Amino acid sequence: MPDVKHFEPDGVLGIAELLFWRQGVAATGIQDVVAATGLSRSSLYNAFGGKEGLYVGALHRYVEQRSKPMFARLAEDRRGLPAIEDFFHRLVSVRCRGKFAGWGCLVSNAHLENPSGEAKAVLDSHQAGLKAAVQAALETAAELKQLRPGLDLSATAEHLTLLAYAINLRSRAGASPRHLGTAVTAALSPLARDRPSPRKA
Amino acid sequence: MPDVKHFEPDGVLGIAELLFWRQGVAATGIQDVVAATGLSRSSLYNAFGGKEGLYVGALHRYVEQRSKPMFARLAEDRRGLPAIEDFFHRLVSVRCRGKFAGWGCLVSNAHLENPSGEAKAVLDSHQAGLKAAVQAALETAAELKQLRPGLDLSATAEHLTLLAYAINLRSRAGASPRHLGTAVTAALSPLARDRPSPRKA
DNA sequence: CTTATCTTGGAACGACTGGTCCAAGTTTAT
DNA sequence: ATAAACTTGGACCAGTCGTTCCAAGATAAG
Repeated sequence: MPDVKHFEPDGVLGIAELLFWRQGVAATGIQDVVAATGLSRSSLYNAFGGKEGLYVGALHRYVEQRSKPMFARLAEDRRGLPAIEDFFHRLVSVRCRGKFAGWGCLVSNAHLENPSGEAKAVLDSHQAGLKAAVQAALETAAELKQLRPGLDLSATAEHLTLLAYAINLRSRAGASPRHLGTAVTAALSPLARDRPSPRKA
Repeated sequence: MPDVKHFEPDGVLGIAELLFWRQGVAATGIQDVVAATGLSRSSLYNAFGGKEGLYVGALHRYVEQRSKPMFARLAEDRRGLPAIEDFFHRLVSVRCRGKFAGWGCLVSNAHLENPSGEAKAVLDSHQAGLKAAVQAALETAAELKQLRPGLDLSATAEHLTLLAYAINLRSRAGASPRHLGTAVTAALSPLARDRPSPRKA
């Protein structure tokens, strides 16, 4: 008997996601979402409960559709160190070039938005997911004898996870992909087994 | 002939700095500053021009009084790698313990506040100042033969600067000082010259 | 003390905030 | 066609935003 929703909730979340991502939550009003989606306030409040629900929904969507695929790709890439390098250079590229350049990462950005309990849980799970993926790749690299002996893989994964967050952060201030890329190289190359000599100046 | 100001501008900036730092700019209203300082709107607008002026003033104050002393201490510490370790562990401690625990860093936080041109300039100068200090300490470490040969000091300084920003960011989500500390160790220990064997598990 | 100049408190501004509400419209099952 | 269940548009709410303005107060030079 009931009427049925006249829109796709996920599509609306996708639009809200872009707004929150680019402008931040505090700077994005419900009115912005109304204008961008063409829906009315009623429909939004009926479907998502309010701004917080909209934000948490967008956050989940971001993690599921944008972060997790990257994590999975990294965790399943069996090449070891090159997989990690690829991950980071892809990350730098997304953050500094193309449509999303200078937007940072919605989850990293959330750290500054005085997140509620529910949102904070997403942050922690995002961090845990990234760390697990990095650690998996490091363990592959260790099996391939690419790493210096004696490395604490868990701590190193923590370290590289932080590096990713920093890239997200600094990209919002317009950091150049070149600088970020050299920093990534500086972070990764000391992890590798000693080679004859790094021909760099 | 003129009347004279009835308050210390720097003291007011100090109070505004704490508000912006803890709650973020967007979440802090002029009303909050009025309440915290006991001044009236007129005095604030007369002295600082508006919210943006207040924020930029607070940002400058933060850099001068909080960041730069840390940078100088690091740059002038002639111990090399231990100086860098000290800097990071002190940073983790400030971010995770005591009055400012969970506040992050006002400048790091600014990355998410859609900073104006003037504010953005402060961010870049902050980054440059930190990188210069880290690089100076690395050069000292190199002179003391503490570093692996072939290290790109500039790129490594860039890398460690990013690590500091990430610590600031994650501390706002309540990251534990233990995790951050082990990440710091994981970042620094591969930079050191090879020792017999790292007795760690 | 007068006077010119600046500061200060506090009221007021319009614009906008997130959120609520209800009548009207739409859909589905009977 | 009827009726129940739900969605939708749009007006509306009180509250807050950053900002402006002006009369009253404070100050220092003459």
